[in-house]
Amino acid sequence: MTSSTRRGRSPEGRAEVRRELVAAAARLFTERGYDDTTVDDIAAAAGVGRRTFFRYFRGKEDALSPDHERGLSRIAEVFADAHPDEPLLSLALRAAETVFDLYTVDPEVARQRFALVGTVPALRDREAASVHHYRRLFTRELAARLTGRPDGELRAAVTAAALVAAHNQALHRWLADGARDADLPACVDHFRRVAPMLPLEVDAEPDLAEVTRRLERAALALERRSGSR
Amino acid sequence: MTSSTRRGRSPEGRAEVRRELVAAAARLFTERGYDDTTVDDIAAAAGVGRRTFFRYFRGKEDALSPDHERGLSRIAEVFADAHPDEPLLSLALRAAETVFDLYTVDPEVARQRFALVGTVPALRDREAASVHHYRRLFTRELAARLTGRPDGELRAAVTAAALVAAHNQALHRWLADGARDADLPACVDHFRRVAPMLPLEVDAEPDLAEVTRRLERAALALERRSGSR
DNA sequence: ATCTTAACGGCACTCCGTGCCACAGGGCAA
DNA sequence: TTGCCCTGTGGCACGGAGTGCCGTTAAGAT
Repeated sequence: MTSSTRRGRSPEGRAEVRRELVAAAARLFTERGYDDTTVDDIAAAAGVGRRTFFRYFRGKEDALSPDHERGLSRIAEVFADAHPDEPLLSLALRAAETVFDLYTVDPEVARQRFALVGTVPALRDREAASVHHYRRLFTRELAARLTGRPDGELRAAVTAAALVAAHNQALHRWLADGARDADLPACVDHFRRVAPMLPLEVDAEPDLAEVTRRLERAALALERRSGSR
Repeated sequence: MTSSTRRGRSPEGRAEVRRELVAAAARLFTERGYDDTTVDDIAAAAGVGRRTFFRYFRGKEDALSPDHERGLSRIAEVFADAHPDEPLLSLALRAAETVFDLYTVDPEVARQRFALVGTVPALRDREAASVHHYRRLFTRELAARLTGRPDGELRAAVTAAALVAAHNQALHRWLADGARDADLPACVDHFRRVAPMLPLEVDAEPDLAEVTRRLERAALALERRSGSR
């Protein structure tokens, strides 16, 4: 069942090799640690040559979270397939929630990755770059739908950043709490609380500042009232 | 003026060596490209040994933006030195604006770095990680000041993300426009437009949703009024 | 059975980053 | 001055990442 069996590719042989590499990488990373695991180790554990590893992944880091590209595609699909009349807030929330699926299909793997990413600096930076790509995609899609609106680009950037931040906060909380399937609804609910904080529905031109000042005064009054009780 | 002059350190010799390394790195990166410049090249251009380079920088990437740590310290200072009664919105804006100083003290260097970061994937990822650190710091400081408030952590995360996003958007726009000193005030003004989008002053307990609905109604009314003119 | 195709393994190479060590040169004390 | 300590330095060697190249080998087509 080693290399000789697999020489030359079989129809689904590539997918199998890939899975074995991912599994070997995850196992070795958690057992020995990321830095103490070489690419040779991973390849050997998967029963392939070192050179082959680099035909499946761009580098050592990619073996841990190989679904990044697919995640970006999924989000792009959500935006592309959306009905043009769907409110932007609804669309944005839906798009962000699709990312949960990618992270929660296999809670055990998610926990493993979470622990690893939290420990190893190199993986932490990679995660940051990955999140950055998601944020960029959201920003682009939102900006395209806010062209011409007042502060369209700024609101797109802010909304995208807020969405991604809220998503990650909810996800990290869920992961740190044990990544139970039963807690997933609460996790998504927590994420949805970001909705009122998004500068999306406030589309009226006149001036945001005036409305905000009014809001501040109201808040101040409410605070005084609640503070005196 | 080469190595023999500098053997053994002089009082400000270390700072001088560091400057020479940074200058050499920036020059070579822009002339030959990042990937075609080796650490040996940089060290040789600065008149030091390869080994010495790694005593001044953690790696090749650090030679381009060596001020990251200092930037984090500056922001931490702003938060630490702030008057406890300063409104959170004011504090957050002040903290974010201090980052501008770091990027705008030398517009020419900033432009150079901007072009490089936009081109080279490795530097792009590094930049993302760097931004991530800023965002984390903001999140932590804001969360500490929002403990106990409704959705405190979430609002801290969202506000931090929004601030950083708005800052970067304004900065990138300024850089892409030519990084003129004269345009700096406009750049900061653009950034400040993020203020009304921050879920910061809505501190009253009752419920965010109710206030938001009110805000929406007000906005709608304003929109109707301005749309009919 | 033969040909074509494509994935594989191995080799060699460059470069990054680090541990180790010998050395140079300034400061200090006798 | 002489000898010693201390610190920054350069050179060397090593391990590991990632890449180009090429011979090999098995699967599928004819």
